[in-house]
Amino acid sequence: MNASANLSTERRSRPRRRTLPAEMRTDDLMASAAALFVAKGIEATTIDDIVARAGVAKGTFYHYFATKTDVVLALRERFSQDFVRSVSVAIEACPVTDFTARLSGWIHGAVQAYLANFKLHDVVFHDFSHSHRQSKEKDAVIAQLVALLEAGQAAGAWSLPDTRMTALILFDGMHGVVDDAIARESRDPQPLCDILLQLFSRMLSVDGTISPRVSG
Amino acid sequence: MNASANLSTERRSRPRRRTLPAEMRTDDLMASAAALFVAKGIEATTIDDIVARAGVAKGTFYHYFATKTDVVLALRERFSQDFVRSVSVAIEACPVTDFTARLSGWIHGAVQAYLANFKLHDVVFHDFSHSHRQSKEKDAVIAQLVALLEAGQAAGAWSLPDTRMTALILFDGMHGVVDDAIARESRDPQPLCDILLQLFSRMLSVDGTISPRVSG
Amino acid sequence: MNASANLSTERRSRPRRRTLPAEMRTDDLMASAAALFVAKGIEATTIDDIVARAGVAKGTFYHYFATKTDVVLALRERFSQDFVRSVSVAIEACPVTDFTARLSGWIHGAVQAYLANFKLHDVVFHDFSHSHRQSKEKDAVIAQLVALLEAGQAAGAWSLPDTRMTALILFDGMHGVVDDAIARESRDPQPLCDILLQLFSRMLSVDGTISPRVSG
Amino acid sequence: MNASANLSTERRSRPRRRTLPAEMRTDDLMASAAALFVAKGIEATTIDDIVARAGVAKGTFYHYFATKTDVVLALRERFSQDFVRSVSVAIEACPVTDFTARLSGWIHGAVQAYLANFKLHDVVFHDFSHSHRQSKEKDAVIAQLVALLEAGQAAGAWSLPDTRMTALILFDGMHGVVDDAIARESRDPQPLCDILLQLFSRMLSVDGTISPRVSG
DNA sequence: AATGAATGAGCGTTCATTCAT
DNA sequence: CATGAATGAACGCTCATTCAT
Repeated sequence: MNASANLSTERRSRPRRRTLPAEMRTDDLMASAAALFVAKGIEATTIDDIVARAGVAKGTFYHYFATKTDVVLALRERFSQDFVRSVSVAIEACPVTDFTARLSGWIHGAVQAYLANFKLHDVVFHDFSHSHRQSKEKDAVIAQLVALLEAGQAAGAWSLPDTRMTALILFDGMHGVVDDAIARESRDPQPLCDILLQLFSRMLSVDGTISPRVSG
Repeated sequence: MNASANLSTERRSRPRRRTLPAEMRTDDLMASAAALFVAKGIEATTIDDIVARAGVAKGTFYHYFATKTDVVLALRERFSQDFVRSVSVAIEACPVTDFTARLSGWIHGAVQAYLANFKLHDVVFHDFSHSHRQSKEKDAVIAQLVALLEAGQAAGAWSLPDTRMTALILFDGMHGVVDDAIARESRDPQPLCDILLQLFSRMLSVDGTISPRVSG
Repeated sequence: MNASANLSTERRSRPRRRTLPAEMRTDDLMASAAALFVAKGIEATTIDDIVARAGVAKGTFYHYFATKTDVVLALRERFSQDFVRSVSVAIEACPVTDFTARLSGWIHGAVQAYLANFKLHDVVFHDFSHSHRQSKEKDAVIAQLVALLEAGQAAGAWSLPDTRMTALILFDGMHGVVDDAIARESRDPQPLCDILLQLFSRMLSVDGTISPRVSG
Repeated sequence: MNASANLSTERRSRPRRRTLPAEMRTDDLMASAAALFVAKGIEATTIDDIVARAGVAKGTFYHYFATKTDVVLALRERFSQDFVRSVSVAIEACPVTDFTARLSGWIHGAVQAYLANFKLHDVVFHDFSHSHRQSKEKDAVIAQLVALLEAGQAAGAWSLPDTRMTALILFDGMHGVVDDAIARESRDPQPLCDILLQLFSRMLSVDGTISPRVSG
């Protein structure tokens, strides 16, 4: 990039134009982007950074993503899908009729999934744009939780004035608690999950129901 | 060195060098910035925009703020102070011994303060490369709430495994619910407050306590 | 995102995106920069000036040079290389054993090379925050001269207490004299060279040696 | 400079408007400027820096100097006057008729004066503007040296084809040698002076004259 | 598909200088 | 004399995007 072109006429460092399956290229680019976004923030990450890390030329990026924003969106969507899937697995591992267990499953699944990827979550959901409210990604997560709550309510385990609002409180409350734990650098999820389960159980229970005893 | 070709036909909007008390200038600039941040986002707002709206020269901005980031920080701090103050007033309007009332006071105060300024809050707390986790602004808000919870616990009204975590759930839960309401464009705080009070009361109460009846 | 309101009546001076060999672009940009530096000084020359003169876009400049300083450095290095090469040619044109001739060759070569490009030299070596002391460019020039002096000394033609110091006196003395001549606008190198040869010969000679007669 | 004006209505940190003799103010400002120029370079030193260091307000600077350039010029002139005066003292300390001694006096005086202030010299004569050639400051120094050379020539001690050119070689040669010594961090002036005296004596001497023996 | 040279609008920040008080 | 708030032109540099090859 300086005035130093000493390789003059002879071979230029082999541009190696290697065609790859589209999906792989996409994954490579998203992985590069994610790593850099986490490390430096979205704003501070340039397309040059991304392609350099992925080992491709600038133009290649624009073959797969129309704009920089598109990668962020793709990353965001993938994050949500992964999150929902993880949580789903955790819930389904519990007996269909034991709603305390299923709530506990949700809590464990959600806390762990979030704890595992909070850095990417942060950068992809906060650093960018100003519309964290109307996000279809969050909606998927909430919908999943609403389904759980309504099943519990239908089975008579819980009694809720508004399942959506309750779901929002659970989700954002969980977020806040885990964020705080991260900020204090205590990454052990167990105590978090225990207390969350205790408080959430009270909130969901029909009045007078005994709240579960805590393991720790 | 600049009074050269300025003798055009029309009156150039006289530079009007009007010295103002520092605090006033600061307020003007912060108000301009806030309005523009809300309207277009921080990134999209240029210093030129801000000073044009405030009716001063660019240099004047830098007389009061070292960087663009500084205005954001100042706005953020002011927002938190105002928030804490509003909520405090709402709580203190309730009998010292009636903790359900005081909780209700907190909910109403917080929901209203947030609803009144959520646009500025959004832009100033989310738009910007800002790890929402370790913010001293949020800490002030949480501390206030923790104080309320501990008073209630000391008085035997509530029983909590962890007041800080509970405070975080209350605060972030409230946030999530109000955000959702804003997204659905239903701005009436009353139903929100009612349901929040009901759910939160359950969560705080010692087991078996009767939760309050809801007004709406 | 910019092909919006461009459909005006006239042809906009078509952006003419002409890809060129890197070395050519570099040369163009350096030539533009040199001309402008000489004409207005480095400080006063803007990147916009340079690219306008070179007929490329601003970004193109930064494609080849990381900062404005980089062009200055590149120009400086190239100047020194050219200087050393010119002087080398002038010296080698003289008999290997005739050291008075070779000294004269150095003087003529140096004076002419400097006279031919002193404006660029000035601007590139003085205008800029540049400690003229520790420059590797000057070192190359001095090294060349030291080699000449040591050859002469080995051959018994000269007797010197310190070849490096002597070289510095020759080089800086030559500089001062030519600078002065330039300031007085007398550009004829011959009288300068004659007197320099006479004075320098005395300085280099073993005591008692007859100094050469001067041509002019 | 931030949004923190807590000293509100009460006393503002006493602006202490202290009138001083003009010359003193000038000296203070020049001293501040010199220190900062040496430390950070002229370009990088702002008027704000200078007045802050001098403990006065910005406007005060412009009472005493019309522009920033003016301080540089004033500093430059003062440097030259001091230089000429120092060298003059060193020369006059030697017998009027012993021209080798007087030359030695010039060398010692010049080397020491330069060594003592080279940092200020650098910054004030090199970092700025592009006309080191036509400087009346250098002329004063050269004139002094020419006077010495002509006296010596008139007395038959030296034989010179051109006293001005010789003076330039002596002065710039001395500069180059001292610069080099500074770059090598050897600050002992004695060896420098010895060799300079030896080489310069040869150059000045009528052919065949015995050059002085060196002390070290 | 892949490349990477070229584009150019745009922005934050600086700072010498002015002038009302 | 002295102050310091106010000015605003100027500039280096960035980087998402385009497109000829």
